[in-house]
This record gives sequence, C-alpha cells and structure tokens, in this order.
Amino acid sequence: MSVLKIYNTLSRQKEVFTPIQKNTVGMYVCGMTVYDFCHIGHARVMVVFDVVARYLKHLGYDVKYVRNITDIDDKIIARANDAGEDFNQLTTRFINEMHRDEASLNVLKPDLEPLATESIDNIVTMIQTLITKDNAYMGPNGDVYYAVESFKNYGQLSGRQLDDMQAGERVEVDKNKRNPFDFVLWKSAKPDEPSWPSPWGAGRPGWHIECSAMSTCCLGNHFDIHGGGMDLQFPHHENEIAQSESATGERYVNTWMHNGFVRIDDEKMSKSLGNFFTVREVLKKYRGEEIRFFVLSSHYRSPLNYSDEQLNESRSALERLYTALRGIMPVQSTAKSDYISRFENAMNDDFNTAKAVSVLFECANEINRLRKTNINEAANRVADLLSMAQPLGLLEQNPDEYLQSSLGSDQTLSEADIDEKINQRLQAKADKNWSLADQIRDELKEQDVILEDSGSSTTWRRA
RNA sequence: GGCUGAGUGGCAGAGUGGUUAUGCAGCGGCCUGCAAAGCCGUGUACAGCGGUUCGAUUCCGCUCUCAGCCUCCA
Repeated sequence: MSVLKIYNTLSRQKEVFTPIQKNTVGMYVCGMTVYDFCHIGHARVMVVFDVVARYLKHLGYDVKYVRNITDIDDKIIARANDAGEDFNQLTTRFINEMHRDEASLNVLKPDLEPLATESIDNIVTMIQTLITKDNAYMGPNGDVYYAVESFKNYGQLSGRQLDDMQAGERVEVDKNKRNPFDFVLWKSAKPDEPSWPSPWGAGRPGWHIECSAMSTCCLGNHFDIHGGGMDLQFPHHENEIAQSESATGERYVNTWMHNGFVRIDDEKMSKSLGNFFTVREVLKKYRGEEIRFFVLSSHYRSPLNYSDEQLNESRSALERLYTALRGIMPVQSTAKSDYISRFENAMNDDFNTAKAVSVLFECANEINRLRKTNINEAANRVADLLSMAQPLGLLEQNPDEYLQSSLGSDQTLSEADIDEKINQRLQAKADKNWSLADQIRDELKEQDVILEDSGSSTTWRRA
C-alpha cells in the first residue's frame, strides 16, 4: 500500500503528505469572486478540491475544508453600479447561483465558507500588525501597502526574483508605492463606495489580505494545504505568504496545490479573454456528472481542453459505467480487492484521477464478464466500483434512473408511452412480426429511446 | 527579457529504462430473429537531433512548437 504524495508548488516536487496534527487536515482554497456566474474554469477548481477533500476523508483524515468567497472588490463595485443595485444584492445573488452550480456538479459544501465582508475585523488587525512590524506603510494617497522588500523570501513560491520581473509591463507603475510590486492592503474609499471604518480611514480590504486573514483565522497560523488555480500562484499566493508569515512569524502553509487551466482551442479560458462557457450554459446540454467526469478525466495539474467532443466522450464513458452497475446489488466482500488497491495507488500519486478512473473501467469490465458466470463475485465488484467512485463523487445515482433520464427540456416521450410501445413490440415479437417490431424500435430510436432486448424482456435507455 | 509547464496511437488521456494503460471511434468475431448492450480479438504511439546505456518514448543536452505567469483572472 502506497502513501499519499502531493505535488507541492513550493518545492516543485511530489512530497509525502504528513499533516501537522496527526489525523487532521486543514485545507484552504481560494474561492470565487462573486460578480458573475461560474464558468467551467471555476467548476474545475470546485471539483478538483472537492475530490481532494473527499479523498482525504476516504483515507480517514478529519478534514477541515475552508473555501472563501470574495464579496467585495473593484469588479463587484463596478457591476453593482452598472446594474444600479447595492453590491450586497449582487453578491448575494451570485453566491446563490454558485451554490446551485456546485450542487449540480455534486460538489460537497466546504466546512467553512467565510466572506471577506464578514472578516473585516480580522483583516484590520492583521494590517495593524504588519504596520507595527514595518512590513506595511501608508502611501501618500492614504492606501496602505505591503512592502515586498521587507520580506526576504518574497518570490519563493513563484520562483522569481523581484529584480527579474518587469514592473510596468502591462500596468502603469503606481507612484504611491515604494516598490512597484508592493500591493494594497487597505484601499481608501472614494465617495459612494462601500466602506468599513479602520484606523486608516474608511475603506475596504485589498484582495490578498482577506485570504491571509480568513485562512489563519479559520485554520490557525500554520496549516496543511492551500489550493487554487495556477494563476493565483503569483501574485496572490506569493503575497499571502508574505503577509501571513510577516504577521505571525510562523510558517504559513506546508503544501501548495495549484490546478491547471481549462482551455478552449488551446487558449486559457478566462473572463478577460471572453472565451468562457458558464456552468449554467453547459448544464443545458450536459449533465452535471458528465461535466464532473470530464474534469476528472485528466490530471488536475494538466491543461484541460474544453469541447463538445470531450463532453460527449464523458457521456459515453459514464454510460458504460452505469450500464455495468445495472441490475446488480452491491455486496461488500471481506477482502480488499486488487481494484481498490490500484485505485488508491493512483489517487495517492498526487490525486491521479485519470489513472484512478481507468481502474473503474477495468472493474466495470470485470463486472460485465462475471455477471453471467458468477453473480456473487460480480456483486462484490459492483461494491468495489461504487466505493472507488465515492471519493470521486461519481456514480451516486440509480443506474436505471440515470440511463433513462433525459436532460429535461425536449422530453417528448413519457415513461408510460415508452412502456406501451415496448409492450406492443413484445407482442409483435411473440407473433414473430419482425418488421413491426423493428418499426417500433426505429420509431423509439427517432425519439432517442434505445431498446435492449434480453431474453423475454426489454429494457430501455435514452441516448 | 525572467520564470513555469507541456509535446504520446484517428481523437482524448495515463504511464514506464526492456513486458496490456484506460475511454471514445474503427476493424474482425461471439451473442441476437435483426439490433442494442456486453464479451473476445485487433492498431509498426510516444516532436526533432545528439548523448548515456546491452537497451530510451521513459535519463541528459540542444533545437523546434505550444501553453501559462511577470500586480484583472480559478
């Protein structure tokens, strides 16, 4: 039996995972900024870290999973102004929408979901500490900045030196800063902007400080795993390390995990490029489980190319797995099967879900082989398949219901209609009226209902 | 310019110093009234050039190509 290894961005290698406190894991993931619907890139973060949390629990750890919500920032303010509504209304709406998307993707709720706007006290306290320790200063414009040169390890996570970076390449250098890479901790409010009181006047927190404050508040100064998308590596997570370690004087995070991007035509999917699909849009054509399978079909650090073709393949793949489960009740065997071991070996290797999923298919194949010859053993393998699918958050539906479910909107034939057609056809078959039987089958196929004869009975599923 | 990561069979996508990934699609067979599903079988795959090695897709070097980050971003 292998042990869990996780690729740590900080060391750029896989490391044996050892929690700070035996048997418990604290994990923080940077969540959404809630000013719009989630896109498939967000879905990837949600699903990937949901699987990490599920698998850690599967290994027996007591997991505390925290994922924050950024509910105040420039874009939120801009959107709220455009819509002529209070920023709170906007964020509340999109938090609800986000929760709906998560439910569709079978993403379990994190244990804590702190909001930036509810963490202002902690944020202010941390900024005060940073000023006291000379890691932060107030600029001429009244904003409070973190001084990157005050932190000797700045750049350790992203593997870059302050001197090597090209300040001002894309954004004009702010003259209020001592160093171009200094970043804002507290932003003073302009008239009519949402604001909170602070020792530096009314304002709002900068983006990076909220995560430092919320994570240390929820999980302690030093915790096990911190995750997020690749793009957060720099500057967001680099800045979090600087802030947190300066403020607490302790090591901040042991393991940094970053997931790869979703791409479209080999280009990063992002809001700024405008080439994104929302989860909501994709759910009109595909089941949440199909999207989830698609995400898990490649390794979390690899790029993931989005296309209908890919989603169609995920659909076929899930059909195969559910078909294997059909008609056999799981029976847990006493001995741990080889499939489970191989599955865990794959997952222990930095959550290699692509490899892990391949074990599910091999198990499905075994079930199909055994179902005619050894139903008891087949039932054991069904139990294996389900227990492997559990940490992946897959195959939780009833197989028949899954295979007979439609995506709703264009539901033309009811189950009763289908049953009636099947009965007509069974009669035709009994009469050896093959042309009528085939005609009925073809008619149903036109409506995306596929018949499968087995002996004297007929089952059906939707295409 | 600096720093990452990647190039695998028709497609997607794992992995490995010498032996089957897996899924989808294809082809042949079994099953079936015929199908569907399933089962069995089947594919001169590892960007290019050098090097190390008995042997490299797997290690090393170089080249080419692609993607990402360098204060919007999951």
